[in-house]
Amino acid sequence: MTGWRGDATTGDDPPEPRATERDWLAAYDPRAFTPVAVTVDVVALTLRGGDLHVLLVERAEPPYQGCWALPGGFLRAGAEGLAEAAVRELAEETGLEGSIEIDAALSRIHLEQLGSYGAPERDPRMHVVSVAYLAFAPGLPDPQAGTDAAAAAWHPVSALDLTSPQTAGASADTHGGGVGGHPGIPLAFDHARILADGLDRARAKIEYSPLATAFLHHDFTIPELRAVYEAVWGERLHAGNFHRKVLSVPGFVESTGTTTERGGSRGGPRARTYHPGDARVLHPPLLRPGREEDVR
Amino acid sequence: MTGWRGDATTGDDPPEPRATERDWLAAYDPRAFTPVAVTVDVVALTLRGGDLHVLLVERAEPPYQGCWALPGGFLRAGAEGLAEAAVRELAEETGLEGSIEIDAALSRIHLEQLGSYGAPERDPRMHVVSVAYLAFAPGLPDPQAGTDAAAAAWHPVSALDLTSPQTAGASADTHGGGVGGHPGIPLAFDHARILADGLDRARAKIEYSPLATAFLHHDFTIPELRAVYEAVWGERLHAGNFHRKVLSVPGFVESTGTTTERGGSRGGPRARTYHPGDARVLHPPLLRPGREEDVR
DNA sequence: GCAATAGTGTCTGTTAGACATTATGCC
DNA sequence: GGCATAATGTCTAACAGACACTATTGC
Repeated sequence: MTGWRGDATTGDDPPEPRATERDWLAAYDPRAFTPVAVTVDVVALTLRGGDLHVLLVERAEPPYQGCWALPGGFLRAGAEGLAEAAVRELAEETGLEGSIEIDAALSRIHLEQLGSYGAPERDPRMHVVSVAYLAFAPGLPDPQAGTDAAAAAWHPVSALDLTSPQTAGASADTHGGGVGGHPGIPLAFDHARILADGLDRARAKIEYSPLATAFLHHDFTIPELRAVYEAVWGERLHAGNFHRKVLSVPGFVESTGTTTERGGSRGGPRARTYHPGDARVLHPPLLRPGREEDVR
Repeated sequence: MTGWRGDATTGDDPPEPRATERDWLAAYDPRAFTPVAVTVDVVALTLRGGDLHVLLVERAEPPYQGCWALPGGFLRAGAEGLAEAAVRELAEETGLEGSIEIDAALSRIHLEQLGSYGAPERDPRMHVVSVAYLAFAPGLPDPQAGTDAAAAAWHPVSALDLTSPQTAGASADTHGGGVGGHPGIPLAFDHARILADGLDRARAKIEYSPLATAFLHHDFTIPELRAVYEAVWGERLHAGNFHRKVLSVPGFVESTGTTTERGGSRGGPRARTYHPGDARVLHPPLLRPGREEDVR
């Protein structure tokens, strides 16, 4: 089972300069020398009931049978790019394709590349390089029964209790040993680390980009936007200062001129509605509070 | 030549749920179904004579014969991780391995993952997914003759005249068509975009991290550190304010208690020397000037 | 009415950046 | 001496965050 490990590349190197080695290798039939698989995994985050959730699928077969894992699958070689594969896997494994309003929700999804994970031993079957993507989605329903989603569900990230952000949040190029075994739900492969990296990215990203609006539907209120920040950052924010700060950032939100139909569930005036502006970055940014202690 | 394109994955899907498809596929011999190659390319940046340089190698064979390209090569399947491969390729293709002081310089190199590029048509030979790494290196000598470096050289990035940062600086998941054909030196494959992404990352990274010190040797002066920022950002900085700002960031630099042997080449007092502190992030950050115009 | 919330006003400590100043060393 | 530079000091406008306040709605 180890015979496939790098024989063609580590065996008999030609005496030519190595700068042309890749060309030399490329002249060969790809099947003969590159036993590496490429998968695409997605960290899909959404807000459900005020809490941050991540989409997981339960593995039905070994390895890691019975473990939950990030949705993903093999790249279709020659037929799709990385981002395409991520969108396809997300739609397939959520079972959230087809209906009109769900397509509308999917079309609002923000997708960005998170990083690649390629330690040789991260998959016991073979050397698998996984390209991870991070997705922000507005509130999506549960994966529908009868499709791939039979073994898929949204999980609140607070219940997952991942390894501490200090260690798990390291850059993607230093993923050595620890496959995540944490108290709550054990994740397959190194998906605990990928998820932790995704959460770190999300928490940092909404500081400098307007992507928090990707968690909301087209029209939203400032308190709803504040709820996104509070859910992602996991801490309460000052309502008044947040409101003024958001409106002071040019291009972050744009007023629709209308208000909500009703006030809050526990009273209060009706909030004005906004939709995302045309800013791609936030100037000035919305910085997380309580970070003045030096992170070393 | 197109027969390898995704036959096994797009052909006859079994009727089982797709959630187990990857397991089903994994039971096969990897060589039989995954004609995808994984390469690792490195955007290696260094400072030479006050200007930012990038390491490029000249391709001796098609495709893109005669073009310059980022150093890189195929991942040795089963034998190394992604970061390992990046270090190996960098050492091999620079020809900068062996000597004591060069090893010391290489050991100070900062390496981080930049992103992955996997459009099906980015390599005319086959579907190649490239994992790009970004490296910050202190001043390195020219690649030595007689090694792989015969066709390798440092190029000032100012002479490359890449496509505008607005378009090229988009996230790594939106690399559709344009392989970079720009006035100066044409780069192979989509390496112009990778390089542009790397430069954007570098310019943003030194705002919030102390990695600018990775361009310098162990002991450096504040004016030398300012020269790094000026070279990477491409604009002059106010010497006095920069000095005070750097010293006000806890853990950024640490005084050595000594000064340089001589003053500047054009006079002035001898500068105090510092070495990198233990901070991993800069609080507060050193923000680029002149960015208050909203970038949309 | 009561409580909770939306939205605005005010104040204060901190900071970024422009500018000035002094000391030092090369030519 | 002339000049460029290292390093520090001073001033001001802007900003973040704490706090207070009013208006509006659900119960």
